[in-house]
Amino acid sequence: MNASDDHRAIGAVSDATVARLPLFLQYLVELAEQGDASVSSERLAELSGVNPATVRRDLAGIGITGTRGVGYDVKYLVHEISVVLGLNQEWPVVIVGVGNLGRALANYDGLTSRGFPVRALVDVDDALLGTELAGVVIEHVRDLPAIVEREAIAVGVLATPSASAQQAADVLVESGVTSLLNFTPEAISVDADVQVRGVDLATELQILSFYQQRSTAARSGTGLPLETTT
Amino acid sequence: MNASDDHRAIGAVSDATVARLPLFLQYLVELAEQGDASVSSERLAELSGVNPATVRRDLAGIGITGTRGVGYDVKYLVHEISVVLGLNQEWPVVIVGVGNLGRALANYDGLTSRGFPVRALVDVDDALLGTELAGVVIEHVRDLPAIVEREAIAVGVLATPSASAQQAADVLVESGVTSLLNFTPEAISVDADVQVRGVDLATELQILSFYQQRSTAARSGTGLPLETTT
DNA sequence: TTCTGTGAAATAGTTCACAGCG
DNA sequence: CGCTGTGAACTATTTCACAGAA
Repeated sequence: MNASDDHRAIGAVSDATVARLPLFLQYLVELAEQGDASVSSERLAELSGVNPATVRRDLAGIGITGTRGVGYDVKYLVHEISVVLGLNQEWPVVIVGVGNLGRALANYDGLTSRGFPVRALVDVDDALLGTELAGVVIEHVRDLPAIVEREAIAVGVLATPSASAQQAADVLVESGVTSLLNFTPEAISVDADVQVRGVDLATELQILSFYQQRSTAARSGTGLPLETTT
Repeated sequence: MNASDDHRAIGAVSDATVARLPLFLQYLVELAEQGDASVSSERLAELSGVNPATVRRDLAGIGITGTRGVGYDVKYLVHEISVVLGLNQEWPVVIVGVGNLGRALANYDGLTSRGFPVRALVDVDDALLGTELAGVVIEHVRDLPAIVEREAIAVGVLATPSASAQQAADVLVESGVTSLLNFTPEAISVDADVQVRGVDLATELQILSFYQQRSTAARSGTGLPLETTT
């Protein structure tokens, strides 16, 4: 194992690699659970649907080294990737907006079990205040600064109506939260030092429909509607 | 590439472009609503956070042409991008699994309003059958083939427990659905002609935590050897 | 003039292919 | 042997920079 887990040259890791690490981690955890001690780049590549050389490059890129003729140590991989992704610590979460989506997220234990415990729920609806959901009492958005400090919140999840998303983001950022996960279709703008990722259902579906349309058209040999007769 | 690539206007659109089109569309709709008749690549680039040349290349790539000295016609852009993405038609959706997440999705009107009407809800829990949710009666998974045909379902949304995801996907594909949106953390495998996209909360959060950790380390100057990649 | 459309350069990412370690 | 680690080739994508249309 590496001598200095917390002082790694992570600045050089490419976006493409970072996007694949959670995928690798998922399979590695499965492999670890079923007792596999080591794994080859080929096996991990097969599971993840990428090229073996890509696996080896990714791992080399985050400073992980395997054993020639054998492969990589599964437990070591799990540990090192976790460290690189920052999963050796907890990132307490606040969910802003306790509508349908907020409730679904609060009840989803994949969050807490993976190191993102939902420590607070806030909403603007007075009727909800004091209600308990998934073991957490719903509080008012206006108390966010105190809540963020009290719970050491690291991540804000935006599950508000779109119209309130930017406002909610502003309050979160002012309260000191520097990572946001935005579930609204609204793009939000924040300072450069705040990390934002959006999960937009409509975007996903639109991309899906593009590829679906294309493969359907290809299969049926139909001419494609790009004749801009309009 | 090579000769067999043939005459396929849409087939030539790059993945990177496809991923940006929904983003452009979102801002273009806003611009249209506030009455802007035309937009420059620079303005659209600024809104979307990309390089103006990228905007122009993307648009040229899907056959859209602007007017030199002026810009692009907003309404025309909205229309053409919609056509390319396949949004000039509806894509009826079935949600498989009516737990917390399934309910949240069923109640989310961003789906229906953007051309992805939720036409069916299925589950394996007999207690739910016949219950109405968001105007749709919950049916049993076993009836999927008939449901898919009856409602001309184009997209299946997987909102089941992870353990059932693959099985649900299989049933959907057998029933004739060729686009899947997977909300479970489970990777699912299907035939090559089926489009799958996954929305995994844990993956998003892990990527977020990587970048958060990195920027925090950079700011506090903890001796992290951030390489200058230029 | 302003802003598109696009060669050409720069950069990023992937994959091949093989030397060499265990 | 088998499998990693990586130079080098290849492919994809971004960005510059500028000619030329409106």
